[in-house]
Amino acid sequence: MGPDDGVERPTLASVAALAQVSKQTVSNVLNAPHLVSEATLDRVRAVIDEVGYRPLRAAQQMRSHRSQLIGIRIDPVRDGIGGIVLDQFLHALTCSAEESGHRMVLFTADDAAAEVDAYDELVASFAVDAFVLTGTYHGDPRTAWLRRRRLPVASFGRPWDDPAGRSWVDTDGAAGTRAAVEHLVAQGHTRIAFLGWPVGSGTGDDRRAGWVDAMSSAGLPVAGLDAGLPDDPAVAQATALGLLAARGVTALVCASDSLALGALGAVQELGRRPGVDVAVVGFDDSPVAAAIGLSSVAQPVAAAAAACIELLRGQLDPGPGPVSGGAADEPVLLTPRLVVRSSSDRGGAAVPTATPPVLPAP
Amino acid sequence: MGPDDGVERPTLASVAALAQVSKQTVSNVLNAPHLVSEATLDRVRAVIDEVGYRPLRAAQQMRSHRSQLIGIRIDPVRDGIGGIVLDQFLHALTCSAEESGHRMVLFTADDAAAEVDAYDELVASFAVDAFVLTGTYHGDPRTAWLRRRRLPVASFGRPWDDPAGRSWVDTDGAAGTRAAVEHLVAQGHTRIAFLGWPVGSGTGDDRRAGWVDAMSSAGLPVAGLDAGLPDDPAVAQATALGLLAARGVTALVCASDSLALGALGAVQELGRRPGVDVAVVGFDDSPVAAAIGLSSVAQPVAAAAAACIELLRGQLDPGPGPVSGGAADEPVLLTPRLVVRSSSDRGGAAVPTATPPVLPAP
DNA sequence: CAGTCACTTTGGATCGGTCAAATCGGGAGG
DNA sequence: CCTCCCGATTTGACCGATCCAAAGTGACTG
Repeated sequence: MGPDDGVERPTLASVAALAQVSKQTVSNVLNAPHLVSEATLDRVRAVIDEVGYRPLRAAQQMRSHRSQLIGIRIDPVRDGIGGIVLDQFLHALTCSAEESGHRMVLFTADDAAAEVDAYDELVASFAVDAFVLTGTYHGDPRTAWLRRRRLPVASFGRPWDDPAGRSWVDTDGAAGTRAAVEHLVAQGHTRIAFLGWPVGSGTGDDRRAGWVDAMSSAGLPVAGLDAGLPDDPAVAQATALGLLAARGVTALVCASDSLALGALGAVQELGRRPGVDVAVVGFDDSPVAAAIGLSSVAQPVAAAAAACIELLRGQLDPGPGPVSGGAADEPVLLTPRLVVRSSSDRGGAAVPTATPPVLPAP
Repeated sequence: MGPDDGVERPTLASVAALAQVSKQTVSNVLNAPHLVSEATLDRVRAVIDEVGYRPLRAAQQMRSHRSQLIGIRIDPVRDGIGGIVLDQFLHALTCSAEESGHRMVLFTADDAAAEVDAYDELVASFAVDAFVLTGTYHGDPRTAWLRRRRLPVASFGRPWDDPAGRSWVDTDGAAGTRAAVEHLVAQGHTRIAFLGWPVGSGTGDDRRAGWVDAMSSAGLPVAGLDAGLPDDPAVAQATALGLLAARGVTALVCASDSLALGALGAVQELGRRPGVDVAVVGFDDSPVAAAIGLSSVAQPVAAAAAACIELLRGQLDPGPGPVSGGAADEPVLLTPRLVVRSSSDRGGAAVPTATPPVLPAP
């Protein structure tokens, strides 16, 4: 019903003409309202609403050299189950970015070198204002390169070997595994093993440290209960089998849901009841965890995304305005939340809650 | 080492000056090389390489009204396991888009109405060139709106109730379930049930049709073997339990991996061996399927993404040039691939292949 | 009544490309 | 010999916003 097809896109000039003011005044209405009197403010705004005027980002970018776009690499290989976290993160980022008038642009790269090339390309054509990094690791060349170029960056994951980097957000993995151990101790477990990744990955070592820490706080031994594996359920199942059968283990804290899935497989293979005889806790709270009733440590993904955007805004905006919340240019370490499900709850069922069968008519 | 900081960004004009030609010629070198003589082509290109010139996207967009950006909505709620398909699709899209010099921009929307608003916003201000739609459904208002605006669109998923729409790519779900049934028949099964969604979703009905089709081709009965459920493992488990216990079912074809996961739970609850006593096949080949040895129908995600981009290019480019592959402006229906794993393989193991345990030193 | 000042509003230049039309030398055709 | 045409290149306007400087209001002062 609206007269909205075929008509020319409204421009600053057309709005100005309709409101009988100059282009600059319309621009001020949008970017510096305090410079405009109430009367004209109202009049111009009315016209803007009526014609549905929206400034053209490209034209703004021409002069301001700001695209309002934030780049993020989307990985070629997702590590299966764990990849879902990045997925949720991506969505949360998009939401947070929209709140400050930004949008996320995707790009790909096969390796770190290619990623740096992509940065170059994106920056040179002024396609993006800033970057969000994920999956930082030891020896990561990306942060250094970006800092040298003085580009606004926020990383989800600590820049492990670049302590100078201050623009990051991460989940306190140690706090997560600590919470898992404390929960298991409260359930009466004393032989609690850790199924993690090989030593050397920042994230993995962080999660392991929480387990070690909580175990010693509880006066429990860790010797021989610590495994470092690739993130593969099959390998995890074999290892868990050994731990359960030969080491008297009754509970497993895992560095990922993939590993936990394997651990659960071992529990079933041995005919023990998950949650009752043997408890398993995963990490990342992937949809699989929810589906099979696996307890898991959930990363506060939305908060992490919001914090990333906040960090970027701090670097993009010029003014040190003491306005918002407070000092926002510091690293952010978020505490994850343990989601307890049947796989580690002696009071609960070992399998998902039974629901009345819905059989088709014969 | 490189002289790459502090220096002014090269522009068309600066390149032109260095190469001793006009701006327009440099522009032609990049956008219409056939108009330029070999000699100057080489000379200008040399300068471009030397100074590392890259055109400013915003400036190009200004006159050409082309942003080289393609918008795609990223869903607020991912339906858990199934969401991974969109995730892979997104990556594949990004790759394909880059090949033709485009980039993917994300946006969010809580519902279809909000999504249409988002289109409006993106088209008006960011001048996104095109959109990719996912998750089309009956009564979907999006395609109609976009067509009214004559915006280039490609949808992954058929526009179920808009037969006029010709710009879509989809997986032949019926072919997928048909393959699953044929595989199960070859394994000697005769009581093959279908665990799907309630009638009314285009995708779900498509997958159901393949099962019905293949069953009747094989001369097998379908009466009482067809269930329509929400996409929830717990519900699926309860229903599967009934089908297995009371209807003599020995194999289940599922419309999703979530449902299949529930079905596997039922198999285990009854103490039957998955793959040997009861076969289960899922749909979408999510990472979970790979992790737990679930047979599943894999969508050709990368091909779908490439086809979407191809469709968009057809709508974006002006010329009907009979160059590439062939008629590319037709809908594309891709045949999925059945990935057989232990959950439906009587010759294989019922659990993931055993690997030598890697126990930590005591 | 002129002079200052704060507050609004305006005009024109400018960002870095692309578009459309004009220019220019050099054969082919009459 | 002149015209016509064609490929190669140049010219100048233009896209739609922002930036800067300057000009137009009143009110308030000395």
